[in-house]
Amino acid sequence: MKRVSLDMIAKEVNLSKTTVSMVLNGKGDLHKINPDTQALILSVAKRLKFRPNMIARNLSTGSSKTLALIVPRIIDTYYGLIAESIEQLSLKLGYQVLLGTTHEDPVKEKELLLTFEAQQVDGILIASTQHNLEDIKTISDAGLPVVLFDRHYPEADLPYVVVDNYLGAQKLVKHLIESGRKNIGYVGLNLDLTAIKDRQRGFENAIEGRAKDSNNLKIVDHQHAKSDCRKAVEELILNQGVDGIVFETHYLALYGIAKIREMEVDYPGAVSIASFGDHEVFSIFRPEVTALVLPVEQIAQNSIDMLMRQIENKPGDDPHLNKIVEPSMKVRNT
Amino acid sequence: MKRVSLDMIAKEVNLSKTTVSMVLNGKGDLHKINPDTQALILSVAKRLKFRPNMIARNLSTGSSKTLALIVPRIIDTYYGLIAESIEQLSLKLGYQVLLGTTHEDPVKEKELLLTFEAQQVDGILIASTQHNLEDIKTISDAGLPVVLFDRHYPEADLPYVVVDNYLGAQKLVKHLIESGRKNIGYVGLNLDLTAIKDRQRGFENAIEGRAKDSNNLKIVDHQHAKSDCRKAVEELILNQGVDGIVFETHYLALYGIAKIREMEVDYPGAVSIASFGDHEVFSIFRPEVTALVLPVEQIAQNSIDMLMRQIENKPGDDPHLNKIVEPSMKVRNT
DNA sequence: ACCTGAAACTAAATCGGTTTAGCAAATCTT
DNA sequence: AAGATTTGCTAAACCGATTTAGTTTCAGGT
Repeated sequence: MKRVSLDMIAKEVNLSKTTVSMVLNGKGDLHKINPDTQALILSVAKRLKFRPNMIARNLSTGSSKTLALIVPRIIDTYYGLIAESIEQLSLKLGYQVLLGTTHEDPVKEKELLLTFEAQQVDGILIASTQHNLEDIKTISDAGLPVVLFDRHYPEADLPYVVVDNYLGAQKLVKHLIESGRKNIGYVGLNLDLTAIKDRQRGFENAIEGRAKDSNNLKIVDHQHAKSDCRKAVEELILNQGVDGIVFETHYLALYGIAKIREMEVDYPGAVSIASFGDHEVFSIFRPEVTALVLPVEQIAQNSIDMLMRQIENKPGDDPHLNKIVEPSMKVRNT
Repeated sequence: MKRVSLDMIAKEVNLSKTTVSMVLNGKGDLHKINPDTQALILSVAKRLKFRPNMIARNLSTGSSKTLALIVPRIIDTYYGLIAESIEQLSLKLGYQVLLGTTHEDPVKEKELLLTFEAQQVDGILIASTQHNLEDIKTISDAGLPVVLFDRHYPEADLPYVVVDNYLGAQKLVKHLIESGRKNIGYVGLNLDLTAIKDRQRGFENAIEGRAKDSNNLKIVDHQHAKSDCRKAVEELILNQGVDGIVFETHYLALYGIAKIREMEVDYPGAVSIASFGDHEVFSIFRPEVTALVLPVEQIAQNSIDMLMRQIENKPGDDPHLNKIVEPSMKVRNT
């Protein structure tokens, strides 16, 4: 029942555990261990099914070969997709992934950060609530590599990978305008995030008179997103008389579409929509939903790259290689 | 830049690290450490922002306070939901969660198992590909707690939490029959999983003549689920003339619905459907999709409970507390 | 004055690896 | 044949905690 340790192998072959350790780490030749000895150790290790105790190795090397991934929620397919990409990429690089979800709660996020730090992760990838700059700064300053993705702290000097949300909003509005819409509405969230603010700014800036008035921009409470979004859609259509709506996230679009259908307005004839972020069902819905595709693979890849660069190259190394990825329109029928 | 260790605190207060360790672990009173001394240590620890090195602690205690969660894929909302539940529950119990996704690849699964074992996780929760009994058995026999969830190895003596899929299939068929369907089809996957087999058996057993012939049961390749599912639906409707279809998973239902709509048959009038597993959009689609709800919270809770019982009570302790949870119908409009 | 026992604390072993510094024997120089 | 290298290997420190088995000091009992 007891695990096989280096010592046991050493005893078995009558050599020191130093030798065994070196050989099993592939440094046998480097340390000029006799090939025969190496073969012997290797075979015994295999026979005894030796698996190094990573905890011990980690303590000794100071590296845990583990990354922490912190996201708002994992059932959000956007973060789910990023999580899956990151997990795959990490594994290829020999790193495990510890998962944490915040549900937009800064307190939970802080706890996660502290736990992961204590857990000696080698790096942290975080889509932050943007309410924990202090702690993230402290952790980063202490030398633990951090990469912010999807959401960043613009005022801080921390590496990040984000989407160009301002541009994204413009693309969405442009699409609706080009398809002939004259009075465009917007449903967004009351989250205090740069990404969100950028989307709203982008919308306001691109709208160029194609909105009745400022009431065309509806901000709903993220805690009651579903019911509030439905209300917002109703108001936009009934009171504001919009003929097009931009939804700030895929799930707002989902809620909105449900409401629009119930209202039995001519959709997408009288009211056309476009969503920030794609969703697997957007091409299954009839009509298919037009969306702005956020490049999840790119985000994952860039984040991992950025983190690895920090991990492998502790000293400064120009941390200002921030990445702003560009989203692209997937025009469908709405 | 250097982390604060027990030794540093010990030096600071001129005491041994034994004392410091005891106090910081709340065992000060137990070991009769002077209250004043305790207060002093606590305050210094706080001042220096001491965070114990978990790796060192883990090596010493032999426990990593980490659980491994292995699922086929995390973007599948079913597993996503379970993952989120498990993460929340674990955190409350003081455990971190290491995530691994297999994509139904037994080789990847085996790698994950070995890595997690080496990583000294305290327990493993796995929705297995059901092609790694050997390795899972070995790990479990070595004393590492394992709980199989969603998918189990019926022939093996390993604790599991699964859904009653046989019953589920019956409920789905019963619903369609009761709503007047006379010729019911089925679209399933070619996965060699008990859960899948049970669903198919359940369907065949409940159908009681309400199927034209055995061609009403279509099995599609899980690698090309989307295109094959569309073909299957087409055949069921055109060749078999079905008036009802049971889909073996929520995503098959999604693909199927898309195809049905394109075919412009009277839906759900002429062809009614029901899906194994719910999906957030099923209540957004018009018509709303009838589904069999799999109790994810229950699965998560039971799995964690079962794992904790093993972790806390190493000796035998009746491992035969397997749990089979019951799914429930969510009847909507299809 | 001597013994007992509790109070308050500590030295050292331990977990299982990695790594540095160095030793003994064999081989090569010249 | 003496000295210099190389080959092949090992002892012991180290990572930072936990934990066992004591030790010292002092008060109380007789």
